[in-house]
Amino acid sequence: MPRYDARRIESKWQSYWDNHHTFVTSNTPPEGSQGKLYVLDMFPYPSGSGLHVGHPEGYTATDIVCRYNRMKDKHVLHPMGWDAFGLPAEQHAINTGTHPRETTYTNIDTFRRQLKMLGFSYDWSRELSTTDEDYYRWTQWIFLQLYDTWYDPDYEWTGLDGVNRVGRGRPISELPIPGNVKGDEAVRRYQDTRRLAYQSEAPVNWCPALGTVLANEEVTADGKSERGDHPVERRKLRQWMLRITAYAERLLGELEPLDWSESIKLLQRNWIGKSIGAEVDFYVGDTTDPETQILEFAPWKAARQQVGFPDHPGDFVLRVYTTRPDTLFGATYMVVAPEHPIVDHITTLEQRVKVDTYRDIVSRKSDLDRTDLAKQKTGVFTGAYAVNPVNGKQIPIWIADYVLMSYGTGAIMAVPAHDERDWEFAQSFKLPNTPVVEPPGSWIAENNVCDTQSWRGREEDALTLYQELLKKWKQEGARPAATDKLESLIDFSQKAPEWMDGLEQGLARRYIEYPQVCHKAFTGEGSAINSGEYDGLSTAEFKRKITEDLSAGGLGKQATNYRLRDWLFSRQRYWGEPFPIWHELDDEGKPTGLTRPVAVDELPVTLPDMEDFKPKGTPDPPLSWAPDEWLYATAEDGTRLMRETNSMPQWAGSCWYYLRFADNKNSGAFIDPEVEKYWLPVDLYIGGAEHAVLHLLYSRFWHKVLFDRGYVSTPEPFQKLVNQGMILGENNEKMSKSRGNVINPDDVVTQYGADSLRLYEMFMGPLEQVKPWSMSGVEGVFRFLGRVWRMIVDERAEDVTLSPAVQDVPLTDEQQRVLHKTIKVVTEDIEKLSFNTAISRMMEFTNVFTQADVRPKSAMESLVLLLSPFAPHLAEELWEVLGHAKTLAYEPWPTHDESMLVENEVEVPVQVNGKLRAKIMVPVDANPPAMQEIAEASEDVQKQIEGKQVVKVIAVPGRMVNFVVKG
RNA sequence: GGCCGAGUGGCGGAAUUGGCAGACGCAUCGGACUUAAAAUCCGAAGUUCCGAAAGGAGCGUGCGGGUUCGAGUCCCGCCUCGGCUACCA
Repeated sequence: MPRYDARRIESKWQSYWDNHHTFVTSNTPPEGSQGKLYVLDMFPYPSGSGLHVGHPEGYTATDIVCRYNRMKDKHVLHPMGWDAFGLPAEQHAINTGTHPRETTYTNIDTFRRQLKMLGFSYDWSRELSTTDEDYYRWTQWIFLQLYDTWYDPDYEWTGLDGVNRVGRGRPISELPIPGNVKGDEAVRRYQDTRRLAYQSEAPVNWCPALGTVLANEEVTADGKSERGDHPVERRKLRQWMLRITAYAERLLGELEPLDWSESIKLLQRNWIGKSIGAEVDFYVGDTTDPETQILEFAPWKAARQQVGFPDHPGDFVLRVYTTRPDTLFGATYMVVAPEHPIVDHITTLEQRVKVDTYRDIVSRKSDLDRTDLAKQKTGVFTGAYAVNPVNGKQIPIWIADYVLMSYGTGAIMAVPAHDERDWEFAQSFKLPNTPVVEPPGSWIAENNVCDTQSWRGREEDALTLYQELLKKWKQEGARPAATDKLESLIDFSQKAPEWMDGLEQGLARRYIEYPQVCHKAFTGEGSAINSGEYDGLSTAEFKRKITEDLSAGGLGKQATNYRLRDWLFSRQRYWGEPFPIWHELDDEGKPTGLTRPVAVDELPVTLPDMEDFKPKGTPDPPLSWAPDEWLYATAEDGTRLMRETNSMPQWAGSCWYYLRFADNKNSGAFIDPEVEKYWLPVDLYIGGAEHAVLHLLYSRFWHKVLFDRGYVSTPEPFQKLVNQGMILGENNEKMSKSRGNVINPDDVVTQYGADSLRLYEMFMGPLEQVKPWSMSGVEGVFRFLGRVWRMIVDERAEDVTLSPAVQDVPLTDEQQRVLHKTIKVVTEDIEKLSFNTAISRMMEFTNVFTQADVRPKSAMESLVLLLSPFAPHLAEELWEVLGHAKTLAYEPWPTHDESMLVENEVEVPVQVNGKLRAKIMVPVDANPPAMQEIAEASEDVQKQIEGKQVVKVIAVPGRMVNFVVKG
């Protein structure tokens, strides 16, 4: 009585694949290869809780693609490894004293066992862990490349991909040294300011509970640590940074041609956040006397005309960045970030205390407090004024923490009439408001700028005018809030037509004259008002013109900014890659600020053995209490050296693992150039959307640096990217221990087998969609697999043998059609990653063939092959039952014959006035008149059109017929 | 607040891209097999109304409009849910 016994079958074939090295892939293409295919999963962090049902979703999808393509003679690279550095293992060490290495390797064993249990066709000989010394040796090596590189934005060159580019990462030795930089040490310090890996004293997120600083992305929106939910505050610390901003333009532009979903590309674009605007200089001067200042302004402006726009504005000029230079005439005050250095120079005596107090409060605020939108905007007047370069008006300078030092120039001109934040601030502090862009009348109406009372006494035919306006606004797609208002005005003016004016013009005039009646800022585009000679220009024209004019006067220039910030690359942790960097010490043992790289042949810098990982409550990293023999050395030139004691963040290892998989045993290079050229780029990369921004951006950045330095041949690492959707619990909520809705893959496999788990995860719905788990759904696919089993295997026999119903007979026409349709659709669906519909198709096939008393063996073989990427264990077993001696992993994929699909007649619907009234059989190739004739001959149709006038007949061959009738 | 995605039976979902809405599966109900159950197999079913029945009529893809011979699919406006994001000038 051999029933479908998943457990027996699955362990049998898993050992078969292992023993026969079925999926071990060589770096040279096999004979008859149809080309390479690199299919990659986002490798997991091996957590202590083991595999989650979310993992096998993407992993099954890629496995199907791989198994399918092997059968199509593709040379497939499909590796797996571990992103194994990271906080949890270290936290565990702190709590239990178990070394992170031990925890990590135990967890990896669990993950490997679980993945093998699911029958994924990885080439396990390529397995790697980011924590392997042999791996992080090369992570350190790549870091040294970053350290050794500066970005030259003007360099024209041709990459290994044959494309011409402007801008390249070049060796630091090629950095031009300005003439005023003299002496060896000065040169080194100058170089240090240009490296892609550099040190900086930066305010960082210090988390006292974790005893570490965190990257912005590790802090939640409400200012808590992502791990552990502890409070986070700001502190200034020496940090390693990576100059990813140098690559912003490349990261943006080279995203375009990639085969990624538009929404992920958009996410990356928004993250990079490019904006084009202008930098403008406002004269401040060295005086607190407004009259003196205004006297100085004219000569300053004249001088600027001569010398042009300088690189640095100097201490007494305030440089702002704006994307709306067209609103320059509407600037009614200035705001600088509290940390802005100019504050020290300009603050007046009277304001000094207030300013200092404010700066002090702000400096202790966490990012949370600073960005809390619920709160009112805060700020303090500095007592100083700046002179608007376009009209010589003196406007007050404030400091406020809604302006960030880290973006643009750290200073803005505030235009409350046309910027929401400035509007709010101006409201709070009763600052003036000058509109300089005329909004459409409908916008003004919608925002309650006018009250009807004010139009009393103006005579005109308001009714007609309003009706015309209403029509116009509706055509323009004005919001109901505006049109409704107008409608009520029409209603009103019908009763009292005499006091209405031309509303649209009136509204605008009203807006110009009394901006304060408006209840919000107009941030759209329009035409210029209150802007002197520029009045009447459209926003776009104005921007162009004034940028030109400012530029000509040496008062401003076009500027581009990115939201993207440099990447904070150091952590105060033990369980991460050590930096391959020495700090030079002076005679007193203090760091001189000069660094030198660890020699490449001395890599890796391994982690010292340590027992004590507990943070000491200071920002000192655990490595700072490593043994002296690790920590210190003396260079050949006699200089005392101390190691960098920060470690790299978890992102480091995952930035380049896809490269190492191609050549994981190479001890002479991180990857062999020939191997790189063969396998890269990754053809399909599947993983969760949570990595849509950071991991992918960081990886792309490293890849581009390696590309610029000539180590890789493609500018992008991942050609096609797909994000699988999250799997929710049965209650439609996110799976979590606290909700008690976590599904453990081990349990599912024990009960139903790996094939059922795989099949179910693919059957649930579209790969990219969020979808809830359902245990009875698993039951359903399990039953399907049982049906397939019984379709082929004789259940009543003692041993596993072929069912007597399966015979070497030809297929009936109907069976041919079903078979070939199934082959066609399953093949297409796999190509589209539409696995749920592929499975439905195979179910339909099975429903048809199980009903046949005699089942053609050839059809059974085809189905087994089609099913094999989805349920490989069962398929292998059935393949054996069907009389084959070796694995089906490399059997040719079935092909369909289009001629087998054609039917002579098809049923098409007949509609009357678009409503389904009858169905008729027509020859497939019937033309419209023929179809109409057949339709008209049908009794049902005649009943419907009897006594009515047929106005028109639409017939779509093979599709439908529609009679349009009257009467 | 901004951006992205999604709303189709009791449930997960399908629908050749404008042409028979609800494939396939789950749950449900009925039947067969069985002493009985499990397993398995066969069958029914969007919904309302009319009819004893066969059958028929209407309504149906979040809501309201529009385009079209024809709309789940296209256009306009709105609502709800989910994800990401957070003052970027």
